[in-house]
Amino acid sequence: MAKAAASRPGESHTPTMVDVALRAGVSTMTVSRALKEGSRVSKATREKIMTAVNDLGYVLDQSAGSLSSRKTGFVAAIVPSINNSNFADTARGITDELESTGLQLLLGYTDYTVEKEEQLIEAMLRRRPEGIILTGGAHTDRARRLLKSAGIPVVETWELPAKPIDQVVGFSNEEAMGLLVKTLAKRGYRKFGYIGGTTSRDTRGSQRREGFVRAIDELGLPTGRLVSFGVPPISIEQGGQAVVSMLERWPDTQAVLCVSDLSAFGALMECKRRGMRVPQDIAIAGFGDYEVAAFCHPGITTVNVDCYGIGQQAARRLIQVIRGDEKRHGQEIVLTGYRVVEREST
Amino acid sequence: MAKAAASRPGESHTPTMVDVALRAGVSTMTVSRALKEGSRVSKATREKIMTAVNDLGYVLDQSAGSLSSRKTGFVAAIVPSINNSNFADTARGITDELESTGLQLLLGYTDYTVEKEEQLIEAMLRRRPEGIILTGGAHTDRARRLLKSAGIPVVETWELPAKPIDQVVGFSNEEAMGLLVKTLAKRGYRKFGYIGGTTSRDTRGSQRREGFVRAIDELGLPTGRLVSFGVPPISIEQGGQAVVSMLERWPDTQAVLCVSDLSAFGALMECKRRGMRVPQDIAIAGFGDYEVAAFCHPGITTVNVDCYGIGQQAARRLIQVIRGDEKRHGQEIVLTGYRVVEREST
DNA sequence: CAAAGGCATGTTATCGATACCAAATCAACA
DNA sequence: TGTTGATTTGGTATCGATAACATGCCTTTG
Repeated sequence: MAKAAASRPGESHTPTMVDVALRAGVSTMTVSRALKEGSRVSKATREKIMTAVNDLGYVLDQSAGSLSSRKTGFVAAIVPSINNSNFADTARGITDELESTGLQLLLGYTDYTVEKEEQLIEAMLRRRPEGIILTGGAHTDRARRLLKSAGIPVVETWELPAKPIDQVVGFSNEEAMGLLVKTLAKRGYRKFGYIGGTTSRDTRGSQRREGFVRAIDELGLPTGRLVSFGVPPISIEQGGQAVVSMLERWPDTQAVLCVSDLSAFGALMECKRRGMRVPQDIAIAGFGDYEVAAFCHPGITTVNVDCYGIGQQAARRLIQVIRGDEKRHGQEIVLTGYRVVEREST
Repeated sequence: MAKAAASRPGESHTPTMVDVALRAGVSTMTVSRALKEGSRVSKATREKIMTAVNDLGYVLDQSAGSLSSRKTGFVAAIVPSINNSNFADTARGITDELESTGLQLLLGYTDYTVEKEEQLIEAMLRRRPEGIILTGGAHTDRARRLLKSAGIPVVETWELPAKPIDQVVGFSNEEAMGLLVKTLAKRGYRKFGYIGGTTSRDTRGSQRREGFVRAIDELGLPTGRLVSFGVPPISIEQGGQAVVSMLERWPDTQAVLCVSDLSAFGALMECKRRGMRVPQDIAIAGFGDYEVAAFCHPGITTVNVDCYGIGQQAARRLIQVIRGDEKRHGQEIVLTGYRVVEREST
């Protein structure tokens, strides 16, 4: 039977598949098939349908489609911040990897709090994503429960959680920072300082600090030079303020390691502003290998992390699990690489 | 009648509203009301329902809900790149503004091409967003047609399109760059050079260049010092290479204006690397007021744009139009401010 | 030439929620 | 105590598409 909408051609409304079907003289099922690639529809019919689609300006309604096919075509990803270029790179890696699959990304950011993460997870699960990518391994209990009962693959990234939920794509922030310390110690530096944020909101930041402390301990170097400044993620400006505070308390510090390149850059610029020579008077290193670290003068020694690759691999892993639906793959931990990049600042 | 799913309690499946209704001993309609704030359900009933919801770990299925309510709760936003901190700020402005309304953001990026924009627009329209925010005023014809027939409010941002589709929240890139030229000219600079990308993909970049050329003309200053380097958006590194090329061709250039702060930063660092004094030997200015411009040494003179505010206001405008559904507001153009920020690099 | 099989297309029954209207319950008051 | 009006709850149809199955046509082959 003709739908009311179709029988009132004068009325302007968003066309549905029924309108297309009527116009092309076929059934909605045939239209549905014609619009989904990989299904067999005769060339002539397909052309008729495409003409109708163009004439009407019809656009498929995926909300309706996913209700009956039980596949939404969504993948959710939650990052601490999209203003941080590291996570923006990860988001881009995810999107690029998803592009060819027809999956669409639902992106949200937590501002580094697990409470907001929980809210986001719930909001996104309402959209029935086919998989979800998280940053880090710290989540509220309720968030864990929601994820468990959602029955979809979960990938935690950017860390190696002690108690992973499902899949993991990341690296040890502790070890990475430790490697940086050791690399610089080998170069002769002995009095190391560390600059980071004030709270543990940023779990990756905390892990880096732990890695720093542990490495210093292991090497038997002077300990205790830790400056906490600002709520994570700390900014360029706060990096500058922190290094001032560091030099006031421990004027003989030889090398300052920062939780991120942004704070390292701030520290570097502040030192230059004060007429200090870097690295002769003080060496500075960061973490993350932001573009700015490579091209500022002097270039900043840092730890390069494959941000884009983390996103790519997380998405890839997710797709594998989604595709291989039945024989649900077991948990897997993908280690992504990191490497110390030595530049002129040390 | 009891659904099959509900009658097989042993089977693990994602619970639906029917499951909740059965467990709470009410109808699905009442469950639906209890989960939607602002509807009247007695306290006792609501508690029973909430208990059932928690016991089952039920999460509302919004795809199903939006099909019947004809409201998806989505807003789409398309930006050139999420790795660019200016657009990331805009995205954050949008998200923050949407948060209290319960609308969710569908974010996509075009990599600065209208073709990818067209694809994205179509992909997003399939999700039936209630409104859409675009960057710039350059779109393919098909994209314009799709947007028109979608019948949803559209906000174009970051520019003042000659032929707006609907709403606009932006500023004149041409005028903004012109203001920068005039400000520096007043300070005595006369030989200006301009650094930008090679193609017109980045329409805002093109407009800035035009603004530069026009201002130079109007002031009767030496013209022609234009260096195009790299595919937009040009990077820090390319800014450095471009300034080298500029100085080779026009060694007496006094002030170099760059399409963005990133290229300006690259130019600045390259000059310092070559032992030039900034601004004594050469002045450098950028556009966008990125964080790096404020805190590098010397600080970079630039044009501050209210990126976050653009996002906020675009979202706000969209919400107004969506809310005031019937009496569809007319087209409106919201001008966002910009201002020249003078720092030590000029 | 009839049977078998492949391909194109149609029919019907959902997917999970909400809109709309009807019914039931409750409180208040004459 | 019966009536009125407000509030809470339920029944049913429907949103727009697709899965699953059914049908019909055409080609192939013994």
